[in-house]
Amino acid sequence: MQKDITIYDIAKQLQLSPATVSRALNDHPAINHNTKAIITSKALELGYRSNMFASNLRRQRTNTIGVIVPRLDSAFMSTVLSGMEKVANEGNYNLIISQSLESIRKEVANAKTMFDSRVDGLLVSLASDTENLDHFSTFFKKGIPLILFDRVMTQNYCTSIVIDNLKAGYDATNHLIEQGCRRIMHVSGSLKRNVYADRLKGYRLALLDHGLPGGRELERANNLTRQDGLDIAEYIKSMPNPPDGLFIASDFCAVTCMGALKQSGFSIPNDLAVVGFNDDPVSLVIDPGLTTIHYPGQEMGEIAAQSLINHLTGLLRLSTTNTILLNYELIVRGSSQRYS
Amino acid sequence: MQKDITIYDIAKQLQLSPATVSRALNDHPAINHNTKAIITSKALELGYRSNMFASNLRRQRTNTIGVIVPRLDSAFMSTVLSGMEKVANEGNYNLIISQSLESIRKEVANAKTMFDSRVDGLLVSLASDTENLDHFSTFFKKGIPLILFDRVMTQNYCTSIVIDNLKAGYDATNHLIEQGCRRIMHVSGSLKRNVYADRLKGYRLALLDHGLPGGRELERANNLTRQDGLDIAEYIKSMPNPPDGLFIASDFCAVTCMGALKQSGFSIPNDLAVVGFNDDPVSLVIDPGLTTIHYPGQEMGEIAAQSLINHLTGLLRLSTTNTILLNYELIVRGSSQRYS
DNA sequence: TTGTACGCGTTATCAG
DNA sequence: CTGATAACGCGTACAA
Repeated sequence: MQKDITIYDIAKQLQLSPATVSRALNDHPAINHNTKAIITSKALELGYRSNMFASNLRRQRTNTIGVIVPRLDSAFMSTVLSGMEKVANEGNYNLIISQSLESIRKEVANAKTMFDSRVDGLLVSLASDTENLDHFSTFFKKGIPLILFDRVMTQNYCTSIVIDNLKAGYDATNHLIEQGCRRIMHVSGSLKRNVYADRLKGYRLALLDHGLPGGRELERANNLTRQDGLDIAEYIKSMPNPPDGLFIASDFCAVTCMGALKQSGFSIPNDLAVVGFNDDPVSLVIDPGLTTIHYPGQEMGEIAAQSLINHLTGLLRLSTTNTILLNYELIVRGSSQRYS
Repeated sequence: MQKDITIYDIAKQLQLSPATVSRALNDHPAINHNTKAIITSKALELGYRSNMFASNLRRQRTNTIGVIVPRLDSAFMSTVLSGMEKVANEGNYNLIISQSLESIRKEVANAKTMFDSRVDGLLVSLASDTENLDHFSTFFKKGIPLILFDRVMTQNYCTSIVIDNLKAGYDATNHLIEQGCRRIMHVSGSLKRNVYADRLKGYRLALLDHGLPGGRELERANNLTRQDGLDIAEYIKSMPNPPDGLFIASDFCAVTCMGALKQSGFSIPNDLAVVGFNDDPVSLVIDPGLTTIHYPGQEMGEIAAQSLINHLTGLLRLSTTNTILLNYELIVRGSSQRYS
């Protein structure tokens, strides 16, 4: 546990001033090439590493980005995080990651921690019961940029990165209609969240456009867990007039529901055509493969992080009302393909 | 973008010295209850937040834990991280997370970043091609604790948290034998990693104990990806004398392999009984359900983080040669159950 | 129980 | 191009 090397040590050994050393190490233009070379080599020799705290304290910024996600243990989120980590790492930023566990209470606490950690910026995907962005007001006040991704809130303070969930919901439903479905059910999650609310809207709109029946009997909202998938299967089996199309806002839930229905003798896609959402790896595991909406988690993470970094470095000053819309793609697989 | 409140501001307003304020805020015993109350309430009123950098700079520690994992986008890893985040958060530590993407090169870079970020401790699961721990020697030298989890390396410098992969591999194989399999194939990952090498050893041992045939034809090592699962299915179909039992060291790979074999007319478990590893959610999606080894990711993360924190706070000084062994569980599902 | 004064390692300013 | 010096905000030895 020996002492750290500082710029003073280097300065002393080289008979230079600490200031010069500091500048050289930061590649300051106004430093002689020679001395710069001498200093960097000496630094290497002594195993010098810059003290981020001193530097942060002095510069009043941290090169750290805070991330708050609903859950870490989700296939989609982990691809998003993977993308963020990649970009952050390349941009010489650290990531502080925390999860709200779908609870506003924890989200508030996380926000506070992030604030106290003095992150340079924040990337957030909202918990399912978050109603407003008040807990981020401290950030807004201090001009710390906040970018929302995936589960966003249409508000005028911050940039959002999303897909067009309404259109995607429409497309998913429309696809079922094209496959001949006439009675289509939709299962969504917390309607406080844009992702689910919009998909539902898209679903309704598609039905409307084609003069198909909808209504409460055909709409369910739950937490999209495994158990919810099983429950939906039970519900469908109990319906006097069961649907011939099913659009579930999450693959994992869709897949378990499908499994249960298959076991009960439903033929998929003939009795019931199914479409999920997310292109979770499981959609390829089930037989037949699950038709789904693919949207690029990795890319969403990369773009979110990159936008934030660009903003921080002043490369690209995002208007605070900006929304970045990513493309999605309907991936048709066996669970919905009646005519090939 | 107004200026931050410091202890000086509080001190001035209260006609006290900054030292007293600092002590009060840190709950120092030698401070009058009254003044303490006055100070904390004033701090709250002014919206004071401690400056971690100044504090870290002063105290020479960061309350930050570094985590390096092979991949963020893995079901298992994300449960582990979830556990770590929970404990770290409760213990007032921040997590800096990065991924090696299974590459030693990136792992080395990550280690350096962590070192420069002056993390108080490190939690690491090794990349698939890591050969030694030399890139962590800087940590050892400075006495910064390093805990390895899941993919560990038996070395005398640091604590490891694992399950008994050999025994688990043995149990998995033994289960297949009990179900009447006589020709059992095993698919593993990088044999540089304990997790795969040990499972393979367990497999071999079980065969040996029961006088069953093994050998190169029945052992495959790959990256356990989706594609690898499909390849294995092809391989099995091409075998003149195909196996009647299959033990794959990762669920996701097992599940895709199973799917492909089913499509080719294999009856599971009758023609071929299958066992996976990890209890990934997908193991419940496939039909029949995949028999697997469950091991507690969340718990592993919690224990890793807690051990590190205990060590840091001096609550529990782990011997550096310690190994913590977690329990695992064989979960029997339809993919291997021939007799019920 | 409280105050004084210094140093943690950098970087920015100003001067040369 | 380089040097001296003053912060950044906090914690703590020492003094009172």
